[in-house]
Amino acid sequence: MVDMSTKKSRLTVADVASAANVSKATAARVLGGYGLASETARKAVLEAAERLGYQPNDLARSMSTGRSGLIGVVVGDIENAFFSLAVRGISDTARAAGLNVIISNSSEQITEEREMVSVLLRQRVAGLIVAPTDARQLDHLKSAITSGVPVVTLDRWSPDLPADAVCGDDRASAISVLQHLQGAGHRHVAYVTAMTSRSGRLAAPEDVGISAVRERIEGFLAASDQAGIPPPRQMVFTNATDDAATGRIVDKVLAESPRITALLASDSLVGARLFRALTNRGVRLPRDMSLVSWFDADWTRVTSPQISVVDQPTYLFGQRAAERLIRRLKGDTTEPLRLLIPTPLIDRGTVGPAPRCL
Amino acid sequence: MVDMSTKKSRLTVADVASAANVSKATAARVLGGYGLASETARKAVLEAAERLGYQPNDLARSMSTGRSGLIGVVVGDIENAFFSLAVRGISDTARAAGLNVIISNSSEQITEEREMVSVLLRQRVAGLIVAPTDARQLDHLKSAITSGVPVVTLDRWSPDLPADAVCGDDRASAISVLQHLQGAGHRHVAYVTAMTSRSGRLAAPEDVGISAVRERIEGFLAASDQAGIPPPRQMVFTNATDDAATGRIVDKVLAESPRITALLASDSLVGARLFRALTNRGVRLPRDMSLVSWFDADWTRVTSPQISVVDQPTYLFGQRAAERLIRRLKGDTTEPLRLLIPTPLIDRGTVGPAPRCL
DNA sequence: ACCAGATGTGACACCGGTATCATAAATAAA
DNA sequence: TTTATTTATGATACCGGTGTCACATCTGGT
Repeated sequence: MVDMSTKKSRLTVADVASAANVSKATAARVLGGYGLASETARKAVLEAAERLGYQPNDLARSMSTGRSGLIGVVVGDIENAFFSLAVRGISDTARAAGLNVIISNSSEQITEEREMVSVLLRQRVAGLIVAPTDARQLDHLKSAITSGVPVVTLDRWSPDLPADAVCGDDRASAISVLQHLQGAGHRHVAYVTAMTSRSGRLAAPEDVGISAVRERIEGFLAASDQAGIPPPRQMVFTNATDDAATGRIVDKVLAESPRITALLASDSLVGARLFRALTNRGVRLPRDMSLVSWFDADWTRVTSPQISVVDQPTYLFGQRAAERLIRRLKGDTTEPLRLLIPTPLIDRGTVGPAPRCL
Repeated sequence: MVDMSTKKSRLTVADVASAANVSKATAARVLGGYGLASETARKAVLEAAERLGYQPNDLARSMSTGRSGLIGVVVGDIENAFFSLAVRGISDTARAAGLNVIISNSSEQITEEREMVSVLLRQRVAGLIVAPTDARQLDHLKSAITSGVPVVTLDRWSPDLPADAVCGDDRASAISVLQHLQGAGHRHVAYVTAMTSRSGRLAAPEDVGISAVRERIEGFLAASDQAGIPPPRQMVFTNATDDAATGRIVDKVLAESPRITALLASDSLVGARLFRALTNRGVRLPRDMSLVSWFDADWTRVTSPQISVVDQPTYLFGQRAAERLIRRLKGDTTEPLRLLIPTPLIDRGTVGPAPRCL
């Protein structure tokens, strides 16, 4: 906490009131836009406020009304275009409803997420929009809800949490991606994510805290099952957090047997890293390897070939999430709603026929 | 069924105090971490607070102390990686100092910027970090400063504003870019920006509100002058706000005579649009046209050839800006400082020798 | 044992608004 | 004209913390 400024006491309603020769109550009514006031009083007060340069103190207002015009947002990483676009959707919608937005990063770590939620609750935000980093640790969100602060989860979801959720249809899109790949002859597909884990590999979807990723993996298993392909084991590569680590993953992928013929990138950052690692190693897309990335980032249309993507309209995610939250703030107490937003596959140029296995 | 209608009277220090059998004042001292308290009292209060699940109200705290733990940030567009990276730098630094961050978008429009600044001041933010959209309209920032709220400008700067500034060294980097291009034989270079203007073309740097862009143009003029090249007229193309508009600009550029042989993109979004428009039209980089983009976005290393860029380390911009602001909040009243951060040219693959003019 | 200084504690005013209520003035109804 | 209603206004108690101050209690020095 830091000293706010010089002790220069800002103007208050009382100052305006005395300048306008009315009581504090009357000035407050005029300036706050509530209650009654005669035309003469109104004019006098507004004139005085204008002349003195009065600016209301929203802190004080929030204090006495009990409602704050703030909503809190906790995302994994604003730096990621996925989230910054969603945040833009949230901000635009919130602002239109007269709400301000405080944004925090969890860095996809549960301890930071807890901390940020706690800070936001202390700021008495009216509601929260959170992309929970671990679907198995939601107690902080639950207690927010029980203490009366509505929560909307973004991109992620849990049946345990009585909150609205706005998500992509991850299971369905995963299935359609895998079916599309299977149609092109791919039988061994790996999923690469920046999620961290000890071993660098994951087999069971239960081990995945981010629900969106878990659902995709479940989708793959379902699609494999349907196609009569033995469920792939340890098909998830984790820790693709930078170019170096992603390079090592690509090396492992290329050494795998039976040969992996297609890669799925969990988000556009991972997608870009994979693309760079593959092209650096002389792997040609899509001849030697197919690639599909989640999120239609800007860069996916400057490569040649252009990247095939699962298009997640996250601005819309943000809009919808803010809209749900605003409904709740207006008193809607109906059952929590899970809003599934379609995320269609846009097959540009990086899905080709599977190379023949040896 | 959850009863949402319960009046959510949150816990207060008074509640904790009575549960711990001490006075409100003592409980407040313990919980607020100020003043004196005996070990027994402290333990009783903390135990009671823990048991009841007390959470302090930062609004009330800010109200009575006069200091708020919030800083306001106004950027052109969080969606733009340039700013989202800077915002991350700001957030990380601010958080480490116990400050929270409210982020707003101005959409590079002065009316919105004014509105956002006003909203933030009403929230009684302790300080502001702003990327002012028009160096000629700064009255709202000036009045913030005179009313005691310190301001740091980000990426932009004006001699009229008594505020710290953290900027790239736009003039110098523009000169070095142009000299580099001149060394490769380029004499006719166009600058393309998403800034909007009526005519679509600009000649005079005075017409440019965004100081960073103005300084670059001044740098070009200086570099041209130095090289004995007649100062280019109307070398700035505006309104490159989307792919369609950028395509039209590229058409105009290609029709220009004498032939324009190099393009400069004002930011990475414009850069991506130019790249797409050029490759769509079959223009080969760098054989037919050279391209340099400001900001080293992720996508600049997935194209072939990779894009030559002016590297603006905006995370650092954000960090430095937050650090300056925190110093001010701690009471530093020395002269405003303008911090210039080097933005070196990274010449990857899109600068080639100028094609011979006909 | 006695007083100085340090330590602990509670009562209460304050921050800048909002909201309630009683009263005063203006208007309508009887 | 009198009473009932509406409209306008000011006094004042909040909201949930902080911070001042007076008083009480506990040291310790001589």
